[in-house]
Amino acid sequence: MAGSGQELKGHLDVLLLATLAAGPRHGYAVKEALREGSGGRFDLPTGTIYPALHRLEEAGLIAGSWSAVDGRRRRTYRLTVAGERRLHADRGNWREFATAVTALLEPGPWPATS
Amino acid sequence: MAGSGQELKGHLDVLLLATLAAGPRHGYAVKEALREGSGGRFDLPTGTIYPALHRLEEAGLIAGSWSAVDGRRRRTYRLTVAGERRLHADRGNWREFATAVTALLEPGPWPATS
DNA sequence: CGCCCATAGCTAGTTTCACTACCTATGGCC
DNA sequence: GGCCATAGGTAGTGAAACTAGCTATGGGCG
Repeated sequence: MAGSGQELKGHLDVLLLATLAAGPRHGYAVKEALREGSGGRFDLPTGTIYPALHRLEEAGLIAGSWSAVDGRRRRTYRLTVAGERRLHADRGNWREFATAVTALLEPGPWPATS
Repeated sequence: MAGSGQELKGHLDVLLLATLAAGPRHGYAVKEALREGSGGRFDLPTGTIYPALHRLEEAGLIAGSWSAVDGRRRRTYRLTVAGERRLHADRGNWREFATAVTALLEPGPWPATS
């Protein structure tokens, strides 16, 4: 569902980095991996994927290089060392975040109402 | 830590609704409940909390009413029926989302690299 | 008394970021 | 030729959380 909407906000970068952790991919392959790996839940438009990859590249977390396959230009990205560090940190951060939100969503843990 | 940053993006509303599920609270109490309930992880500025509550009220998910305590004006919010429905739906959605992200972050699940 | 802090509410303006909606191009299929 | 899948891209929009301020009360402290 395209409705995956903006809930990804702030968490897209980790997912992209994680996609590349298994080995270099070109942008379109990243998009497909994300879609298949999530059972169709994260079927993001290219207008989301490409700008995000550009951001990550500019931040030095991934590195892209052009290649040509059958007259098709491809930009293949790989994780940099900084990207690996970031991925590691972000994984931990996600676990903390998810644990906190999940705990808060369970009915009852709130301090007294008044 | 203020570093809770923008990772909340898109998930703040559920947390606010969940805070009110335990009973009516005024805005500042919501902020405090969120902070304490998360072990300090979600210590959000009032400039985040109040506009969010206004949004939720405008959306009909919560209802606010003024009262005065010791010359202090307080706006107390409670969940509406629509708000309860939304909270229920959003809880399910969060679980799905969190499961998907967590699965993707584990090394290995990706389809073949090439 | 003057000052700051905690409580309680609010707003204006900025920034970030995913989105919609487009565009270019190749190769295969009908 | 027309269309789809693959592969890359940009411009502009909009939502939402942020920064940085504001008003106000009451209590504690020097």
